[in-house]
Amino acid sequence: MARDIQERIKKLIIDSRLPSGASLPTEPELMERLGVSRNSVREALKALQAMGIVEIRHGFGTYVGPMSVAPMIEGLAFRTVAGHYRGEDSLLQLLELREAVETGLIARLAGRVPEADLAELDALVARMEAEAAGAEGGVRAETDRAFHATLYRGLGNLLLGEVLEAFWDAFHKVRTDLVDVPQDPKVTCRQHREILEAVRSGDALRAEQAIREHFGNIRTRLGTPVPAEHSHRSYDR
Amino acid sequence: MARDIQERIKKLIIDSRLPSGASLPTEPELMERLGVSRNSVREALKALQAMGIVEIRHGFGTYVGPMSVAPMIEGLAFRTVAGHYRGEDSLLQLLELREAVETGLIARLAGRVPEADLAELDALVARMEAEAAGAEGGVRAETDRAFHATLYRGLGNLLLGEVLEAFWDAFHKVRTDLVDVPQDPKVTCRQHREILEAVRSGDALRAEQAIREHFGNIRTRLGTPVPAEHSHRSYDR
DNA sequence: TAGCTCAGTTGGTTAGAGCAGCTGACTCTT
DNA sequence: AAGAGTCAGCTGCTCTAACCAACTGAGCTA
Repeated sequence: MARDIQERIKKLIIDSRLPSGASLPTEPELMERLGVSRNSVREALKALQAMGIVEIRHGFGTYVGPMSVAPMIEGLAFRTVAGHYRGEDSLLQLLELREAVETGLIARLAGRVPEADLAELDALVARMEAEAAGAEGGVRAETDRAFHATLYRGLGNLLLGEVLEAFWDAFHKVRTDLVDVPQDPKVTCRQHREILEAVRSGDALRAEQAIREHFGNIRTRLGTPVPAEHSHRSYDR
Repeated sequence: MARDIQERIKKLIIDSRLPSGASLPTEPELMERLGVSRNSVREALKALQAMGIVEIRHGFGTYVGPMSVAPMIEGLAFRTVAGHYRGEDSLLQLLELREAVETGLIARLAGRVPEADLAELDALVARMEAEAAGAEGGVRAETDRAFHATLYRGLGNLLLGEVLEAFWDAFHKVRTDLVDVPQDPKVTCRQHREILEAVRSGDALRAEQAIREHFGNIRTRLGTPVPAEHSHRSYDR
């Protein structure tokens, strides 16, 4: 029945063609419209909030959510953390997911990135190099995120870009929570520049190779150069 | 504060290394351990349930969820439905997401699918052909789903497979809800067999081409044969 | 006019009561 | 003794009612 309440609220949004940010009925109004108690309404809204479908602002009201794929980050991240602590190589799997998808996409991107984006990417790599040279401990995560986000913007599919960003966020969140990753700023910069130049040149194979090398580098830094089946043994000896 | 309760329950799962299916404390126990009311506990659990982190069984107990990516289907599907009714080409974007990812993955799959999976795929295509020849109205969705799931199993990354299945499910759910898609069973069969044979032969380019054609066919049936930028104009004239 | 205060609206939290589904042990029948 | 039916108990589910906390905006004050 709780499920039913969620469905009815979703139906309300769909049927009323409510856009993101539109205000939903207040809790008392929903109580009356749906014929259930405040408690049930709130539980349904909490679930919808967790799915990013509605947004709740204390003292202000309830609104239609931004319809982003951001909520799936939390689920993915939790799954990965839980798996990691149970001895699975879930972090590596998440990285492989990113690698597989980005490797597949980079080819169709080669030579098709708009000039404006290329300029922005140039600026981002320059910033990376500045950060790498600085004493702040290497390239900031935000810069790396921006590079990947800008790179795939050229695909012209908003959903695709969001999903890729979600994967990046989940990976980054888990990585910083779990493991202390040594960074080699110079290598990171060089690889990003190579990706950019490969894409600019329009050479799909070169771009693919550049992406693969980049991810290979991250994988090495994760400390799992060998398949998971063998990685534990070394600790037993 | 509600957010805090969720975090503490997640922390409990992580710290106790609870595996999927393990039972969580009962609601009264959580009330005491977290020092909050029953209602707050329940709202937190509802949110975690929506994210697939816990599973609640009436009259039985609360358990650690299956850690699958299934919950993101609902969010994706809702987003797509809402976008569709607001006149966006969200369904096409979802299809393109699948196409982009699968096109990228099929290349690395060529020639590397285990013999057992190939046999299973053969059987699935055979079933498709039987369904296409029958009077039941074409290929069953479940058969198509099984084909794609089995195909990418060979990648050896469970997470990746789950994500692809989630995309498939979301697309299928929305498509059946929104539009009446004409099906040409014979073409569908032929394209799946071509994908299979291409992968078996180890010819990466041929496999990629086969996948692209398959998705091109679906896109055509969706009634959006031209890029989104131009698709609206034709209606204005 | 600028700033403050306060009342009203909205969501957040608590409390207590009773309902509903499931399990497992107990009892009655065969 | 074996089986089926029953019931007590746990579990989560829903409701009611009251109060707390955050935000807005109108009205008051300086």
